[in-house]
Amino acid sequence: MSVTIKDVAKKAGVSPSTVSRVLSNHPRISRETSRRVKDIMEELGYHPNIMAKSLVSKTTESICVILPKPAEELFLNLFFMELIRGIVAQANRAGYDVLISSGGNEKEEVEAVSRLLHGRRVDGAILLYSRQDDPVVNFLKTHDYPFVLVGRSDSYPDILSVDTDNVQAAYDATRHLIAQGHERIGFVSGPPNLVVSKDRLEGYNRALSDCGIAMRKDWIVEGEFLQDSGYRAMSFFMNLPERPTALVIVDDIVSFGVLRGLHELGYKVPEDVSIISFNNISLTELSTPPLSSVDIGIYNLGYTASQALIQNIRHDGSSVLPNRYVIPHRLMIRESSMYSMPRSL
Amino acid sequence: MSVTIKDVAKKAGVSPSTVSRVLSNHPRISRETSRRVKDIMEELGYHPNIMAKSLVSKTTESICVILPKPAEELFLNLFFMELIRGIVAQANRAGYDVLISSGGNEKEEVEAVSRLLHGRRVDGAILLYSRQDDPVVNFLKTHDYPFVLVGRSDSYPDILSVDTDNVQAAYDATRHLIAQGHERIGFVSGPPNLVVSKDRLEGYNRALSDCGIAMRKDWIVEGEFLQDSGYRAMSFFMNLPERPTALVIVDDIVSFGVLRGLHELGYKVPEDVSIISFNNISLTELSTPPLSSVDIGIYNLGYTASQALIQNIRHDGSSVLPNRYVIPHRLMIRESSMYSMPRSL
DNA sequence: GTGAAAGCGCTAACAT
DNA sequence: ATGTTAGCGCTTTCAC
Repeated sequence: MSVTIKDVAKKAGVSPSTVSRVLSNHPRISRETSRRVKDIMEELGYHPNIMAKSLVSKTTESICVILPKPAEELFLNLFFMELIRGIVAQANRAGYDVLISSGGNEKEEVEAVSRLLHGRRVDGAILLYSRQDDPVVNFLKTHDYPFVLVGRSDSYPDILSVDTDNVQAAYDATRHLIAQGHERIGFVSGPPNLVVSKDRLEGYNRALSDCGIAMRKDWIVEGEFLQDSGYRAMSFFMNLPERPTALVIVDDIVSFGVLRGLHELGYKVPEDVSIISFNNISLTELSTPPLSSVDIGIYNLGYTASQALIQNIRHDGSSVLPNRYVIPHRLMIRESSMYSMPRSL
Repeated sequence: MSVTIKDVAKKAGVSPSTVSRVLSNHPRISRETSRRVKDIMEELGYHPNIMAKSLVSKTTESICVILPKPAEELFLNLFFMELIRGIVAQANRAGYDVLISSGGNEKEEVEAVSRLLHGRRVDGAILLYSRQDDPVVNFLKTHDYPFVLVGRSDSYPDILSVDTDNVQAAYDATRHLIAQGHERIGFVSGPPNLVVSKDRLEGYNRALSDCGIAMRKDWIVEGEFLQDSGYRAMSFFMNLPERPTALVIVDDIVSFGVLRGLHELGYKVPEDVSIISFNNISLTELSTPPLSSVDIGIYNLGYTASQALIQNIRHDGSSVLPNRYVIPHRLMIRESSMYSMPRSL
């Protein structure tokens, strides 16, 4: 079979415990034996059995990330992949492995998480979404397993989470449009039950209010994270007797629909309508015209989530760790909002 | 600590081995004890320790997928996520966990794979790319670990792999354009060192040749998997004294660049130039006009890779398993190629 | 600074 | 049909 700690010990003329100590860089081991043992390891092609180690040490040095059920929405795929990259990069750096799991439905998800955590295959979990009353979260909380939420959930305000300040992000985006001279600004939102839609809408409202611009209900339309939503929103907006001259749009993909709708209706971006949206997926720079977007640092979100989780796993409880991380966002201004409204308005 | 097999055994008044047998549905266990033991498990909240099990059974029921170093190219993110979904879905169905790993460079990649396989943390690996002389492949081959390649590599013809028949796919795409009446068909290729570029170019050539259309070197341009490539290709093509009326494009993202270039130069798609590309990423239907594309079944590619790998891991060697899986592709004809050339040409 | 021994939680002969 | 026993490969007291 494969070479074990005993083989190395025998060949090196030391005891298995010594080899083990060399492995973990135990302080009280002589430079010389350490050197010799390491050479033998190399020579024999020894590799520690991770399972055996983890059986006794009761730690797996792995975390899992739970993918929500099939994300139909395209942007989610880009979003998740970017997130996963960040998670994996940081985890690997910290010596942790990342296990991906997904369930067809909530029940399966809980089963998977339960098997993984209870079965001591992973030390903690990262959740990539926030639902209202999530059985997975409940499970994790009940059993006091370390976990982190990417996103924000009103149901669980005290949970370890990393998130974007969506209120502020929307505020900034709206202020940008106002700074360009716009006063008639509409908002194309996502599903109203999603925290992210709510937050962004709030930021939009605050910006208007701070600038003394009245909010107009008919300039706010709800939809989904699909381009079709944006497309339909345009036939609605552009049929209004009073039309907005600028739009804040909840997501880049929706913007693509908006762009298409506007194009078909014969309006020019940014001259007739300026737009800015969120997430800054790589396609934004490729569209015609390139789309202004709020970069929310997705990779960073994942990286930080992983870091926070691992920190919590390793934490001995002697100090108190933060339980909310806010990843900074940044406006990426491109052509779609680079147009100053004529003063005459 | 947490409840073990012994606790269950004691409470149920049986031996640990009996409990173990219940766990694995051993045939020679009485209906009655099985029932009782299972109840006790439930009652005590018992969960098998996966590490302990895997230490003795010498099987981890996990596989790992190796992400190539940072994929700058956007489409790769979509591609990988879709692939991963397929892999995870099938693996979970088969009772396997999926571990994601990535390395900053080739050396790190080998180290990661080596740690995972030698350390007995996973039973096999999925590689998502094919390089010319890949140290990871060499490692895996040398040590005879089960692994599967998504893609094709000329350097390793005998390796377990799942792939698209890119020659045929390009052949079909080209024939489609020919069927629309085109005879002046150009090809926008990707990096010439990539197998996929080579294969698609070959399919294109074969289709032309089968239809008695002469291949024209100046209508073939190489680039990268970036929209910019497509964009630049257009200024080239459209300055030619004789211009193609249709284009086969190596990837959807490149097509977006082509679309943009054509638009800026004042050409209409599909009337002036018809185009079709590959991969059918979800954005193809959203572009203006919607893009014809060859769907290569990315999810299926992942699903099959996972299936093939697990089959190989479990395989006892008594029969011979296939070592190459070809995932069927399918033309998705949309507006960008829905234009029949006037007879008068 | 190093060794001996016990045991992590489980499975798998070998008994009976 | 079930119990007994012996490890899987490693870490970790406790000695010296």
